[in-house]
Amino acid sequence: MRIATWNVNSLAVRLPQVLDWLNTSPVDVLCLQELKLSDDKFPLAEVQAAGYHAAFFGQKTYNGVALLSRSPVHEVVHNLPGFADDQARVITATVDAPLGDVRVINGYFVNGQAPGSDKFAYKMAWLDAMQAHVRAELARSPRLVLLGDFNIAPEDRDSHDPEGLRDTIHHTVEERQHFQSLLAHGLHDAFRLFDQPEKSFSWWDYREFGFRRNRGLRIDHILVSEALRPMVVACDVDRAPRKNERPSDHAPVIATFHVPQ
DNA sequence: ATGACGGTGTGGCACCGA
Repeated sequence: MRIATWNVNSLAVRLPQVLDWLNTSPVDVLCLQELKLSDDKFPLAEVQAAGYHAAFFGQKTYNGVALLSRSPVHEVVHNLPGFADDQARVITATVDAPLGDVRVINGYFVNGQAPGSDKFAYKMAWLDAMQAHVRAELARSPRLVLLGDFNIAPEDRDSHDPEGLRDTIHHTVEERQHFQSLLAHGLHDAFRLFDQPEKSFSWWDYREFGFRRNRGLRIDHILVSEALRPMVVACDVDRAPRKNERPSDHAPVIATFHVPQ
């Protein structure tokens, strides 16, 4: 079984690439971020024709998340309970996975712009609410995956320039402490369960040939709960879609689970 | 260097992302 996350930076623009990718990489669950479209514009017919169920939570222009699944999706929750937010950033749902029900939290974490800004304060408050959400979900659903665009580079090795970018957005101590707090709930960074090449990233700046020069960040993550950890057999970034004409600035990240007999 | 690049909106550019 495979679960993937991909920030598509406009599903209206990227839908053909998403459908192509699902053809060549038929994952069981695909979580999308930055749809940038309202729910009435969600391409449900195309997604269903590709063989997927879908839960989606969008808005015009910004944000928006969706969960595509080969098997039915239920118990869908929008955004973070108790945290009033006019931005569509989280969708939580249960999927009937081949290895049993799995609770999936798909998040488009706040960018935060710059430390000290209003947007950074919003990022911190949002992260507090996400911590509470994860705690509550984990208490009810031990088999849990938290994935998406975290907008946090957890460690220096997750940045192309950790010295030059020290204490800038994605690299601050506060953001990294939040990432560690998520791990402290008993979640594991699936990517780091395995040996990985140095300078492995999931996002590259559109400008200045960022991808060609591998000037990127690893900010898209798949965290798995303790109960699921023994089943994870691989986690990789698929850089191929970043080579498309008119690509998203993010590449998909895929976690592969072994289903016990 | 507040710029590059790319997406969106109702625009002739500004705002936002990361």
